[in-house]
Amino acid sequence: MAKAIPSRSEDYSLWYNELIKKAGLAENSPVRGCMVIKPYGFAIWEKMQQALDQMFKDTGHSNAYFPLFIPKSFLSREADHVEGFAKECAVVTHYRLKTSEDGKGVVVDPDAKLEEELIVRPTSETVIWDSYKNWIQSYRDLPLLINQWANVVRWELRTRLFLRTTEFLWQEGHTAHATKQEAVDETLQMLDVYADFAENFMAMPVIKGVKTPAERFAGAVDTYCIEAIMQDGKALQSGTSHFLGQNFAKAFDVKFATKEGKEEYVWGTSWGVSTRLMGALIMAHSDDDGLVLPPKLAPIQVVIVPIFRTDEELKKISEVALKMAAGLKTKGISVKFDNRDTYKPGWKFAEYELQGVPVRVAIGPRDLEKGTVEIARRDTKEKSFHPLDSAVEHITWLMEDIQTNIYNRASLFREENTAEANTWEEFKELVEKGFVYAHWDGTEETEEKIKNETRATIRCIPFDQKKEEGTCIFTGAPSSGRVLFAKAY
RNA sequence: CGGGGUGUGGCUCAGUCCGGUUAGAGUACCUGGUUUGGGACCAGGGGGUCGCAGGUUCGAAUCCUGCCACCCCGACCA
Repeated sequence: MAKAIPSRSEDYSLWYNELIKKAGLAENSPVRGCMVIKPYGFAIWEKMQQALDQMFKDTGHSNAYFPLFIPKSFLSREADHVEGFAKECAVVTHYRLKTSEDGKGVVVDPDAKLEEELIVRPTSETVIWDSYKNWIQSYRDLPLLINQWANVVRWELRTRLFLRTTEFLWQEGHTAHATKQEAVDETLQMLDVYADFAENFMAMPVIKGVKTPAERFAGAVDTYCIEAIMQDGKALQSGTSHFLGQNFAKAFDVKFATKEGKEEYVWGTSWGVSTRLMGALIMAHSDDDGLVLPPKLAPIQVVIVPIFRTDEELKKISEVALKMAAGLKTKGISVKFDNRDTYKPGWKFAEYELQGVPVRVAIGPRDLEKGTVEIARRDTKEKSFHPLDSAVEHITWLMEDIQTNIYNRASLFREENTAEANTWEEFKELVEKGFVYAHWDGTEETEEKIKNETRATIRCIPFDQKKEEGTCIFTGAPSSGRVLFAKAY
């Protein structure tokens, strides 16, 4: 069989890009850095959205929608925030075009200049906190637990499909609380929601931790994250949750009356995951034959491919296939019966493997005679024959087993590519391969120097940090625990 | 903004150094036939401003000048 995509081991970036294109997930747009998400890619994103949205609602949050445009002045209300985002903002300066002098095409009408420029949101804290000022008067209005599904724009210099695009889709939660403790609890709760989603839906193990000040969100007091390892040993920040303290409340003057009648600033959080999770999903599980999807996020969980020469054969196979499909649907499993006669079975096999469909069922004349079906699982590529009457039961079990298996496989990979470094030489070597736990003296200066020399960064200070006395890998200064280093996307 | 590279049917590219019939291949597409249990085969067919502009020449995808676009490596990445 001709390889549809390059090998992972030869050139990981090339493999990644080709896989996305061949599997029909996305492609580049005419505008540099932007991305067209194709129907199949979007179907996977929708599965993610549905699962996450339910989890947000289960934890008491409501969806709302805030505007795409933010007045320029809003951004500068919080000093750290504007500094963090100023360099990557798209700015709207005019509201009208007119026919050009030479009659060919259109030009910006200089008479239609905006009094105040508008920023295309890089994140929505400012515009949302401006609303919160009016929504919150009393402790009775708290907590305010809002999420929005939206697009944002960040004009990055260098982009990669799904991982870093100029425009991307995400959800951003923004909450306001009466007490610091409640806000901290919310921040950590949402980090747990993300970790739960990554592990139980995406089948991707993650490390929870807190960012160092250098990696902190612009405007936050503390930034928490989940970090996952990709198959090339690099880390991908897969979700973040920020404790904002009273920074935005003060910047946007959001105060409330306490039970005791005192006036106080509210405490805030914000948290988000984006279409970057699509990149994580691809790089966590896929192989040289294409995507490998966890059953819980597969738009098509089972595909049935008939093998036939004549219309009569197809008719007989269809009876069996449709009955099986109905049986699977009653178990809540999504099925596609691909009875197209315009593509051959071998072509379909390769195509569905590329798309990562977890289970493939093939039914041909031989099966009809023997009363069997061929069942192939995507994760291990194992094929086996099963009696027709027990096939649905077996596939139902496979949904669970594949989900578990790819999680275990990813965990094992992370284990094998995680190490502790105790000397600088050891560190430099190990950090080329994967996650490295090492001692750090706690200074931003050292962090920066390590980054400059190795391109590795501190991904987080893990919650389950190994507490032990040691010396900084770079300076030899004393340290009380190991932090997680890796090269990152 | 630095360093490197590439622009030739939808896609991947050869041809450019050393100018010379009507610009090629693979793949994809269309038609017909044989096929159909791992991306089929045979035959025929359609599809090209050779990135753009200018120049040199009897003659330019090829040489010269200028411009544009895209990709990779870095800077950037809350």
